[in-house]
Amino acid sequence: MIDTKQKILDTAERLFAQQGYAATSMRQIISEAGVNLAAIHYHFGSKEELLDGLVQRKAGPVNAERLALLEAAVKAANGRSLQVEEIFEALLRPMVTVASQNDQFVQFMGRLFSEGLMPHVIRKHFHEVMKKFMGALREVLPELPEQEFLWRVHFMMGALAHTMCGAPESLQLLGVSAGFQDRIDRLKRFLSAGFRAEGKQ
Amino acid sequence: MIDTKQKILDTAERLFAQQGYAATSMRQIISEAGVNLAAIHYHFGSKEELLDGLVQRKAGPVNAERLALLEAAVKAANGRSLQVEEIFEALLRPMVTVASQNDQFVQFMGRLFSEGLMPHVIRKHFHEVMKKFMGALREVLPELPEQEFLWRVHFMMGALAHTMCGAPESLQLLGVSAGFQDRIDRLKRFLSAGFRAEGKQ
DNA sequence: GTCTATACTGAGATAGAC
DNA sequence: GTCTATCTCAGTATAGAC
Repeated sequence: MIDTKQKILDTAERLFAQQGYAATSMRQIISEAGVNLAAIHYHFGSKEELLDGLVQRKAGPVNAERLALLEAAVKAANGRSLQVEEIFEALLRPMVTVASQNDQFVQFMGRLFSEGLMPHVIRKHFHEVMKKFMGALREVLPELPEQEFLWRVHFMMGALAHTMCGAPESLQLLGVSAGFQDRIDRLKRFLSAGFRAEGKQ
Repeated sequence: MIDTKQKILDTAERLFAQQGYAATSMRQIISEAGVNLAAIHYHFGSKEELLDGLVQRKAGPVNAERLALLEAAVKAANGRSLQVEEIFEALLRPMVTVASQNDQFVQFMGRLFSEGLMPHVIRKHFHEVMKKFMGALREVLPELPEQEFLWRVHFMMGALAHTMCGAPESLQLLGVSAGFQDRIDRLKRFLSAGFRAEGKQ
């Protein structure tokens, strides 16, 4: 059945989002999905490749929207140089779009980062879009020394990843309420100021 | 033997730094340390508590130096309000101090974050120092709305955690060479500008 | 091609002898 | 304090039914 594959994907997505990747065993997935253990290996090959399939399914649309927004902004600028805020807007806004459709999505993606699964799985799906946005940022900040620029991209990715992490790990900031839309706006202001700061060397 | 406990700690620290926490099995630790498997459970209770002991041993001195530097800066200011740069200096400089003594330290601490072990183990050892520094920052940025301030602290922690991550995961930024001292300076500039940005609401 | 049953290896944890 | 033996559960691999 093609239904089996779907049931596995849906159940895995829900459990990974709720409990995390490491804490979710394949036996729990197949139990709640009502399929056999070996079915996962037949359809995906391994637990990590199951995650990979999940990321592709969820991150694909987000990244597509990111690139579309960036391109639209470039077109709308009509030759004028973009503002860093406009670039971050294109990068961050799609997360709001998807978050409003699926509450668990943000938590799911955030967990992947916080669980350190970035190198093997995430990098692969975000490398392309990151390259594009780094190029756009670089164009707008030509006076920034190369090393300084690269490190700021690094800082940005850390802040971004940490921000996507859901509520569970953010309890310490007692009052951080507000919706996702709000969160994105605050991050945009923070990052824009950080990138605009004068660089050295 | 009290020697057993030390051998376990030293070996675990080395292996965790080199391979990560999850990828290092207790059997590998006891094998290279030349002790018995049950010895870890006798001395520490569990793998996670072994990590906890390690973090305490390594993070304790760093956090002590952080608080000392902050207090010294306040004293030197002599009633004058601190600059955000001075606060970040006190927060970040101790990492350089320790990194110059032990190359593996930074990688070790960074890995803990990137492996998602922050919530249960790290939080406990850094909560105190974070509270102090948040208070100092808040005093210097009184005009910032509370929610905006809290979120910026959140962003900062993400950037900080990601920055401490060693080279292995940072390959993508091909050229990010430079020493740890340099890295800290760049982060200081980035964060200071981010916190100084005008807040909304 | 799809799926089930079952076995294999290695992980962390624990009880009890010495 | 230390060690042996054992337990449970994880991810993985394979043989074979339909």
